Amino acid sequence: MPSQPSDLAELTERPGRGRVQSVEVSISILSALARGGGPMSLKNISAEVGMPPAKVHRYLASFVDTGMMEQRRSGTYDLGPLATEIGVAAIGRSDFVNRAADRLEELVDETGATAMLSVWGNKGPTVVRWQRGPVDLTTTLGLGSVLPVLRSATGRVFLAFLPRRIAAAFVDEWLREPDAALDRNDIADIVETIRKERYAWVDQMYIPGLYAISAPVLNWQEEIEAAITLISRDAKIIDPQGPEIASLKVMTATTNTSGSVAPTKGRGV
Amino acid sequence: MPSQPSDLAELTERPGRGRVQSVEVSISILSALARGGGPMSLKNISAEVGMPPAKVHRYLASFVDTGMMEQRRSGTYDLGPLATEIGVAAIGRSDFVNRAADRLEELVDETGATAMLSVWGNKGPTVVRWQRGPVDLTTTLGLGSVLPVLRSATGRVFLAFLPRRIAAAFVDEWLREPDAALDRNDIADIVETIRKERYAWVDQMYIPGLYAISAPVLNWQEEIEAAITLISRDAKIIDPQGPEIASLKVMTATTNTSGSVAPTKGRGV
DNA sequence: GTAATTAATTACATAATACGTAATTATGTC
DNA sequence: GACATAATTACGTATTATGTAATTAATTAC
Repeated sequence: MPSQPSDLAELTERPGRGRVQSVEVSISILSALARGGGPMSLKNISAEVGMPPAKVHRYLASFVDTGMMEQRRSGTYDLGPLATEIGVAAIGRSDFVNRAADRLEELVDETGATAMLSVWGNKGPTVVRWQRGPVDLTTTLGLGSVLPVLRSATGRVFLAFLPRRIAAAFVDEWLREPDAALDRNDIADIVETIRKERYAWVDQMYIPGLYAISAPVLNWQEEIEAAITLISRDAKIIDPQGPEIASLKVMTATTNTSGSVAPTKGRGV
Repeated sequence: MPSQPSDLAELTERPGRGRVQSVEVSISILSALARGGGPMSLKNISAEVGMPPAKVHRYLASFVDTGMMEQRRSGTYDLGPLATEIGVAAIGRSDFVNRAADRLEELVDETGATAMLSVWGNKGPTVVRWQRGPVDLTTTLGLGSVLPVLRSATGRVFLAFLPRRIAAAFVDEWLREPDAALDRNDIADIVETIRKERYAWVDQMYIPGLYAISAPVLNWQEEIEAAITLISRDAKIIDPQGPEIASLKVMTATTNTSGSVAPTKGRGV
């Protein structure tokens, strides 16, 4: 196999120790076919990946055996049923909203407040799940509602944890309003506090008579994925020492979804 | 490598000539992870496929390098972004999905509702196509969402038309929940009605404020291949006499499947 | 805190397998 | 029916995947 140099010195240093070369080869072939956008001939694929047809053929034959690819009557190759199956599994797992939503019920049970889950839509924080508490809150809020970035607890959480570039645009817009109740320094303070405390609260600011606390669901890179918010008529939920804030923080901290990791040494990281 | 016997006679006869063994090994590992329904530990995977951990580890390391898998902080492995990419490509090439997807547009035009196409993944009905209607619904649903089996119209359609063995598992799980709103008889009634009427509907049950109707796409053997679902804020879509249900039923009844092609000898078949 | 246990990762020598080259077979064209 | 092109198979050699076992990291018990 003509590949890496074979000096004994370099042998131990060369990248890919403890790997399976054939896997990397096979994945590059598979990717080429996936990127191709349709059935491809052996010749095509082999040109695409820069490997001799005879080599590629052996891989393709194996892929066909496993169901990962299939061969058409014309002799061309395409992705097979197994690829679809794995794909469905993969996209199903990226659906963290469903997972987070399940936990909303627990929160409602624990606190008695109404809970909601929001993600960042293109107009701002958007409510995607709504879990009624025992005390009915008649509000105009509901699924699909877009919350204000500065005047709602949810919005402030996104403000604090979203990439600065995105957050800045909303702050600028706010500051342009004539009756802005906050200036740039106020906002910087608020953001800093939220980053430190890991939650935001709001006091009848957005909707009179309602109190809200909100905490971010962060991924392993400290990027915000969503926010979970508790709403109540009862001012006690904004008590920093209260059980509601504790429950909320525990929940969001344990709802992180993926958490992938770079190369490894030892177990995990 | 302890494997096939090495008699010269059998050597030419043994299966897998002209194949790449590592590919078949790697695919069985990948499949195990996909079937697993979530992140798995090395030990788990190795037990599942019946290979020593050290061997499996080398494959996993390669998969992680390629992006086909990722490793979490906990050290467990899961499907990665490349798996999603390839899977989405595969789904997009399925003739069946494409044919159905084309018709999704017609449905949206006819009814004004939002339409979606779901297939059965290993965790339940999984959304693979999403066709927005004129009225924008901001929901949590989207590509990859896994829908609840009992609380969504889509889920109920699968429940009614999936093989009993598979459906039963989901029903049992549901009944184990303490606050299950339905008992076994209710469910039996629902299933029977859906089988007879050939569609299911749901009334703000899964997502407050949203109404949904769903019908199965069956193949020639009366097995369910997919479900097409209409969603709207407007309650009129669940009217049994309404045009929406009629359109949906006509569409699913006329969306059929086809097949592919078997092993090869020589070029193509 | 430290020891004991379990899981993940790496090392190493050996034999099996993937490789390149080249022959062969199938398909399409005139 | 002959020619050209593409796909598939054959074969010997050297690389690489493998099993065994050591090592490192995390978890649990004490």
